[in-house]
Amino acid sequence: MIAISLLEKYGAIIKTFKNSDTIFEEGKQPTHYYQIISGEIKMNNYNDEGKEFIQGIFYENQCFGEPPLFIDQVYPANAVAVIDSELIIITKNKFFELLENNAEISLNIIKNLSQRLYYKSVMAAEISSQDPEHRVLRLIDYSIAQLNFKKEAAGFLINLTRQQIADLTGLRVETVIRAIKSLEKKGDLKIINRKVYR
Amino acid sequence: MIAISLLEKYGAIIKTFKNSDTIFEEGKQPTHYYQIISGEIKMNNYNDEGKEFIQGIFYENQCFGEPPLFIDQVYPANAVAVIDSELIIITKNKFFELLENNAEISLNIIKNLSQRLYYKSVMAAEISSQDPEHRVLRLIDYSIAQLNFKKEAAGFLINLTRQQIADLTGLRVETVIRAIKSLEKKGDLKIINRKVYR
DNA sequence: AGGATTTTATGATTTAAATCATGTTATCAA
DNA sequence: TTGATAACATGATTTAAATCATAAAATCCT
Repeated sequence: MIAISLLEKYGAIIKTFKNSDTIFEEGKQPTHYYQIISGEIKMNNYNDEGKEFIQGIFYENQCFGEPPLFIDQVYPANAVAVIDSELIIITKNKFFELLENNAEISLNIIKNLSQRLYYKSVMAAEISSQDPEHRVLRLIDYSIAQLNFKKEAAGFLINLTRQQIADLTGLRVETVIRAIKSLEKKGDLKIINRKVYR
Repeated sequence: MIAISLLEKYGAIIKTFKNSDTIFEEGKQPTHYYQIISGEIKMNNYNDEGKEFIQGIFYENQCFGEPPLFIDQVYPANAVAVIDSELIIITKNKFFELLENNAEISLNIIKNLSQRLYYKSVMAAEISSQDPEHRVLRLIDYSIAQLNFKKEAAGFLINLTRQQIADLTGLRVETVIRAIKSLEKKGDLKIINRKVYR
């Protein structure tokens, strides 16, 4: 999202995280700007019963966790590495300095926040008021549009486990499995040795 | 959000909408920036069965509907006046011109989008994975923190109908009524001639 | 002022998804 | 290579919220 060379001018450092390492925790004060060089990061919450909800999954060149930085609030969710990942990070102060000196970056940030707000709006309506099959299909379609899924002969390979789809849509994994089966029967997607294609 | 005098410099005009008038519709291309001078605007969706979901309710001095403007997408929801309202609007082109010439506005927009993204994140986790009472209480608390609810002797007056709370949380109105009753019994809020206080 | 509509309210019934149980297959780590 | 763990799978049962029905109170409208 922000050029690595520019970040480095402002003292950015590169940090590596192993699979399932925590980058920051819900309720903590934000101190840095984070951008992914390589890997995969999820933001999540756990409810009172320990059920996970995934706010979003982020991939290379994407940033995450900035909103609380701008509005001086604590993190609304945790950030956890899904696979081994390399992040470039700079301190809050340096980040704001960078912004002030590079006016054109602001528009990028606005666009990025707008994109994420758009996703949340669409998914909020879906999650709250549609049947499971519809929710799963909409998440899949949205993920294809936004994320870097590979197009193969059978269609786009949906690079999400059923558990992840469950946690992204607020459903239970058994419900997702049954919904995906049913969607396959209807011809809305394909299952080839357990992998989902659309 | 943006000073009215500044908007007027860029050719803003004032438009009035009556209760339940539509400002724009889901799926349509955005053409203007909208800011509320007075009144109350909701953004909503309807699912396949006609059930309403309210994305958010906006009050005076707030803007709404900008994200699609920035990312060149169609509106993800409708905007409808909840009461008679007065809006100040400028065209997309003039709006971007204003932004270019007034760099300090960008940070305001970033903060505003961040705030809304924060709300969506919190509510997404709530809606997807908590019991109705928790969802209702969290919406009420969030609304107190964000909106201009009046503090009275009995507490903050929650200026939302039970139907609106249902549409904001994805619940049914009967469920909200029962949840509010139950929350009152537990002492989490007060009901004084049908009005809810917290 | 009076009729229509919206909001709040409550009880009975249905239903879809969660939960529980259990097993197979695939993937990961030592 | 194997033992452990994660992912996928399926059937049976439970349960909480939706749905249905009905009505009183408040508010809106002309």
